[in-house]
Amino acid sequence: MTQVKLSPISVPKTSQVLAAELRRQILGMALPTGAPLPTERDLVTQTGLSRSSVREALRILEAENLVQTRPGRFGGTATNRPNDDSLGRSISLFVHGRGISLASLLQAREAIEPSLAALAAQNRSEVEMVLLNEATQRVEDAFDDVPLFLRENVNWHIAIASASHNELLRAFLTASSNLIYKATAIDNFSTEDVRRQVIQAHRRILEAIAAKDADAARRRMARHLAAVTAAMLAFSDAPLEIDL
Amino acid sequence: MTQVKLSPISVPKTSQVLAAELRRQILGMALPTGAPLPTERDLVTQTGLSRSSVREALRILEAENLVQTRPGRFGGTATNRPNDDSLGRSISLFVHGRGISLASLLQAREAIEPSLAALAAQNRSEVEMVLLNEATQRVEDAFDDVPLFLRENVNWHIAIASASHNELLRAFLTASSNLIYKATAIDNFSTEDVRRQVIQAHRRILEAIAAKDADAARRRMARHLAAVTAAMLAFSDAPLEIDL
DNA sequence: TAATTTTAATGGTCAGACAATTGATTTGTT
DNA sequence: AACAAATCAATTGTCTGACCATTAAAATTA
Repeated sequence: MTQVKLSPISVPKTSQVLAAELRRQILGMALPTGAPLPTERDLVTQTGLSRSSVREALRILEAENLVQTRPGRFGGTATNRPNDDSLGRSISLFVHGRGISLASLLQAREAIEPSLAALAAQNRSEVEMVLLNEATQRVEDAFDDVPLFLRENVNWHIAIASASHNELLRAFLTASSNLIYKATAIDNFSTEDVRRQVIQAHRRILEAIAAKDADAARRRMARHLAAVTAAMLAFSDAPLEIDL
Repeated sequence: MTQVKLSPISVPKTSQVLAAELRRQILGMALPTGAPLPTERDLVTQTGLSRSSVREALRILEAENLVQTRPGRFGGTATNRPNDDSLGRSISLFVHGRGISLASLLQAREAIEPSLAALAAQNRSEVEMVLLNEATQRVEDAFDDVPLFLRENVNWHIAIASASHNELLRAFLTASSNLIYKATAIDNFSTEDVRRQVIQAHRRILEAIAAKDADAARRRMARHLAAVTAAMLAFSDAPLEIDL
């Protein structure tokens, strides 16, 4: 008699099974954004599960930003493409949940953004060049309004990332920048002198991107970030604020 | 009579409100991993909500990897720290949901990992140096077993990332590497010649890290990745496989 | 035609019941 | 006393059915 052998059996919850199946279908057939899913009651009849289980499955998919639900007649659940924000939320949870330091965030930005500047110099389109110039101008216009200056500065970095034509890196950078912004918006480390230097660095980086000089863009971005990082770390050593 | 003015009022769902409150408490007081939450029925009595709402809130937090739930007596819900895997899942959803190309993934890795190698050279401890040597050896030992070689190769990259002492960048790279692995594990682009070059590159990178030569580590990693990336792109141009 | 009311379909919430699971506790057996 | 088996209690998992809230189309009215 041969022995029956079994590996440990995990018993997933019905909500997880249903969520997995719906997730597979949503991602698998790459449904266009907004494509409707069956109504909750239809899912109940189709699957033979209870409405509670169906709803818990939908809450999971909603937390993953794969669907969006609206009440009311002609409401219902529709597919949803993950975007920078949804990934940003997960990154924020990771950062706060693990107590990642501001220093680490700044390090991450220094690792990623020079390459983004180089890619932007390579891949930028003409309209993106216009957008970059506008973003640069908005930062300069906000010189005397420090909070606005800081916000526009974040937008400037995101504009660079967008011009890189790499959605994943852009999402990484957007999340990092937003977290750095939230952590430093309170401390006004941004003196008039720092702001002047920031503006000049932005201009020189944009020149390199305009000239499609990837190496120069990378180099100048790296130097810019090193300077800003040093200024920030000198100023603030507090743990990250929590804000969701 | 002055007019009453109102901005648009959004009516969040009770499950979302409860999830947000619990999330705030979990992250805010930085509860240690495994700290128990009240039982579902306790939450019902404490909040005055129905059990369905409580459970939907818990499913949201579970999807965010902030809690873990176990059935049975002395089971219940306990806090959970997000880890590389939970962030990796979100990144995977983002990549598949947006149809990010293998080329973009490789680009992201090329952007991130040279900096990780440089940081590893700076920050590595002695025990991490041992681990890195072991990881390198395991890759070499798997020379004749291509699937194992590819898996051990991923582990090697993750070991580098771990030695960098930057959890966020490590999570980014781990996710990217795993996705690249899954996308290329099918296509056996890895000829004997490629594998030989990989091993040699690994050795030279490890030398730089051992010598704490950050610049050399960065440079060699960049060249290594450029070579591997070119080999992969020459071979495969298919869209990413879906696998959750 | 325009404003208003009605209506029906849908998600949101609740209450209550029972099943399944799990690990401690108790009981039984040697 | 030691080990095995049965029991128990607390907890999550699932189901059922009801009713509420929301929404936009459809019908009605001015």
